[in-house]
Amino acid sequence: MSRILLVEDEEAVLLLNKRHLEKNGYEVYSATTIKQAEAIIWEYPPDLIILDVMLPDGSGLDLCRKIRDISTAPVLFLSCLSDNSDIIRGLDNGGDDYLPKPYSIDVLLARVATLLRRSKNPIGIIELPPLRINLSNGKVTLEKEEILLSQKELQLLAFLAQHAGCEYSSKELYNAVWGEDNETSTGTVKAHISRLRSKLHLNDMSPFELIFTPEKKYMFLKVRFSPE
Amino acid sequence: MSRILLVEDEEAVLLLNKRHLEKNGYEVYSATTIKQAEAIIWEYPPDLIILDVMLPDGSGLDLCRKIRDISTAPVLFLSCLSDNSDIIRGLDNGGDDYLPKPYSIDVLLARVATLLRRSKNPIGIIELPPLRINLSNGKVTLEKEEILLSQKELQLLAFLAQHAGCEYSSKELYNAVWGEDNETSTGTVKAHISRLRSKLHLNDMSPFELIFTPEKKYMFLKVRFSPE
DNA sequence: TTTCCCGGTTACGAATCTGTAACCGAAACC
DNA sequence: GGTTTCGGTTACAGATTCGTAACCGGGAAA
Repeated sequence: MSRILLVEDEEAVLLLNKRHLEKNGYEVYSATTIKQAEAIIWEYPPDLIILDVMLPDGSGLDLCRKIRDISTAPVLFLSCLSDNSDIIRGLDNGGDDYLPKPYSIDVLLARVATLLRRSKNPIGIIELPPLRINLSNGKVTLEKEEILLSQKELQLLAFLAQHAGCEYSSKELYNAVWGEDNETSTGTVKAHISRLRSKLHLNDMSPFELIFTPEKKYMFLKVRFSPE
Repeated sequence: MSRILLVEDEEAVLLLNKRHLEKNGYEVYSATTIKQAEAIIWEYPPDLIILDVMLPDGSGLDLCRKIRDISTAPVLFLSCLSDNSDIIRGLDNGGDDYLPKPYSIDVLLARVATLLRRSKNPIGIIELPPLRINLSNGKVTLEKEEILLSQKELQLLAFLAQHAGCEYSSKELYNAVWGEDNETSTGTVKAHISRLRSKLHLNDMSPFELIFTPEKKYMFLKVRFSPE
């Protein structure tokens, strides 16, 4: 269940939107001023914030910038201003979407769902089917088989998988994963690479490769069958 | 620098958009058919995909669903269809934004920047200022001090921080972090909780608390100064 | 007041992790 | 053809991790 904060000073619009959102299963909090909104954000951190641009005690743009300090929740602007410059200003101030009035309630619901789909996307999941890395609980599965990795192995794989298709030298990998320079680092990297390959069965019929290119760089990539 | 894939069959529109995007520093690849687009996605994984809804060899909606299997890059739809139902269909099929033609090139650029800002947002970062957890490299910092945590400690903290303000019994925590039931689990949990508190200096003047409530549940929360 | 319960802390040992170095073999170089 | 280089693999030992159990102490129950 997602928590949505509605900030809107027009009572009628507020109630209408609240009703529709609640009918779609969201938990809705509402505020009519910036002050109220801030209090609610502290008390009941929302997953999404719908913001009118013009509020009695200031601009929604200012509130949006403040929100960015304490929350990463997406912000959807509603506004009677539909000039291109207003839209751009809203997005540039940290907004994630901008819907000019009048808008269809169904479109609002669709855009809300889209923003939530993105941000709810469980934090720290790297999906490279059939490989799936869950950074939150450290679980890695390959084709439904759970792969037990150590901390360093997981970090190395996470980096490679996040940058699948990119090439890195031993030194670059060491820097990226260990976060420091070290002269004798190549031995460490190659040992870990070897362990990774082994645990991921990266030799036989695996859907992935972790190759060492002629340019002396490592690259993790998904094997593409039948390129044609 | 971000890589953008433009999929559009109208040559003139394609070139115009490509030029504007490149002028803004993006690396732009273009395709005029679904077939071409798929090849480019494999070869040069883009950070963002701009998709015309109508293409000569199929619907952009179909391509979008396919993209979701192999990429998490955000998709922005462009379309001459501006019916609400078309917008909703685009978003429901995995799109992240929908811009009906005719559109202002500046608005397109602003929406592109917004989508990239979100998706480039480093994966697996939990921010609870001044606590910051980077799940990708396992680094935890508190007020600029780096805290070295073991794998289990990190997973436990990640879970608690992601659900800050929520209460969990020992058993629930064990289930969430260890992922299994176990009768003798409470001892394990309390040892880890103790280690966490110690490493995070969670006793003195810390901005956080990891309390054990009268209802026999654990709760991690940010201490809020001067609620008024 | 005594007892019991339960979370917090600490210590310990088995298991695991991880950096290093030795060894191998293939490719490049001389 | 010999030598060098360098990644891949393996073994090893010191360091770390982590579940368990012992012990402590405060609050509830008797």
